[in-house]
Amino acid sequence: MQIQPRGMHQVLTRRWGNLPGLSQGERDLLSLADAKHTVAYSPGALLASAGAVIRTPLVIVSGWVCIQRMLANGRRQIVFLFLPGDIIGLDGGTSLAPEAVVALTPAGVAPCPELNVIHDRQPLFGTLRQAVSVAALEDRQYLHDTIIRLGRQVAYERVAHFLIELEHRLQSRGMDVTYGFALPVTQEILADILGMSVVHVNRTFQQLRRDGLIEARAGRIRVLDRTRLQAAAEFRPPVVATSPHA
Amino acid sequence: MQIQPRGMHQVLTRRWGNLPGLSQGERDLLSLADAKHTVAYSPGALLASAGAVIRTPLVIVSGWVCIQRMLANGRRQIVFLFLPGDIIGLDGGTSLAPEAVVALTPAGVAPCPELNVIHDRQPLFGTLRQAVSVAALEDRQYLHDTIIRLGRQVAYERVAHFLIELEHRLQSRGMDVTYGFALPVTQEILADILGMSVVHVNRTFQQLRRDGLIEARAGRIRVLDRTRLQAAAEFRPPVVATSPHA
DNA sequence: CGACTTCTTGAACCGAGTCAAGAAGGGTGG
DNA sequence: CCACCCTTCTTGACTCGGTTCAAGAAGTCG
Repeated sequence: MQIQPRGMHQVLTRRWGNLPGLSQGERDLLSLADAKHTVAYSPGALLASAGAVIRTPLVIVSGWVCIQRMLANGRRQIVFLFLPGDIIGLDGGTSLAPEAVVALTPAGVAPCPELNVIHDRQPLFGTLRQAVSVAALEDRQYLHDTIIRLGRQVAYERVAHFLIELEHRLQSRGMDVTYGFALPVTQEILADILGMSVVHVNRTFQQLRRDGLIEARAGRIRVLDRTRLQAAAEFRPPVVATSPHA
Repeated sequence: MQIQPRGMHQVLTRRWGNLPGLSQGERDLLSLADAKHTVAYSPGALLASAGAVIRTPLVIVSGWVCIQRMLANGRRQIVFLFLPGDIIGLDGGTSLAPEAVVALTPAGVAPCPELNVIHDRQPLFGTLRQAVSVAALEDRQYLHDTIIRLGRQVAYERVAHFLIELEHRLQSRGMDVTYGFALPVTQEILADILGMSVVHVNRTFQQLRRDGLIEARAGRIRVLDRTRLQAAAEFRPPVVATSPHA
């Protein structure tokens, strides 16, 4: 773990900088958070061990981070995936029970106490607070999607669903995905996300490739036939309607 | 749907009435909420359709209610289960995207605007507010547990895990489970909770019975060998450590 | 250029799904 | 109170999606 004194990532500004109705103070807060020092983790590094409490929201600046749980026999399930621009511990003071937060790739993470919504004397309000609440709801929606995937979809649908969701999430963080996007993890990690064996992940990806739905090589994915991929996935992007009084 | 003018359920008082540090005002609020009129739903009834927004928290007074999602081919996955004493829409103004809220058994539900935590001018504070936040975190923890179950556990473990979790949840709502507890749903519903086929749910329950882990008859479950059941389940009760500044 | 990790492929196996049909409940009306 | 119907449960036989095991190929890094 090593601290890097740079503030060039801009993930929060890229995510929320263009929100309509953002005040100057809120814009400043985003810049402030984006300028925070970043802690670097290497793949496999523990950001928070099982049972730890996350008191300060952590902004993912780069890389993939996850919440994972180990079972007997060395089985592992990745419960939630954090991508650059995502925030760990939005709900403030969350205990993680038996789950650990682990870096899946080299990752940069910036602690941002300012983003704590549940905090008693709340520094967040207005448009930005609403955005953070929506982000938390979206995250919960992705948990639901994961349950659908694991509970009622077969391997082919599962992978399709995951890829579509991934593309959607990256895009909503301001990333250009028209020429594909990076999939910077091993098939073993994908297996632990998708609840399948490594071998079958491999075979399913090949099937999707042979069917002409995607192009996959060198850690990158490109969607070739979005219509059919979306049909196989039955993916519906999370629609978070905001409460009128929020 | 029919409104019943009775306030004898006391689910909230039973759940939180004994919280240490509860003020008289908070105790009054609980009684007030418990005295609310209850809306009765029959099995299969829709409490909120897919895409609807839940603006007012709904307290489950009796029966089982769930968040479910339908897929093509008539497949269904139950994403979350609400038991008596649980509250729907704690996060305030949640859109449900493609999921619907449905009654699984005859159910009584009471709308309680007072319990809205995220609401802008917050009526909730202090001990009770903290309790509601913890409840929301616990609910999220159950989502995580569901992901573990569906992603990395085989049928036998899945059923064991579900039963232990259920017993734990009922107990934490002040229900006496020493002589077993009710399982008021069909095996088809269990299948949609557990992500398996009806036939296999049936066979797995029988296996658990033959192994002497549980006793199951007439819609009731009794845990006979908690040690072995817990071992099979790898269940760990949600430990929600509260943030010190909350 | 090794040495290690990751990917790929084949073959055998098995957990769980599907299909089908009969048994057991549970409610309703005669 | 019984007969009937419909839902739910149970069981057997077959099928299949996915895992496991194993070994070779392709990357990747020092």
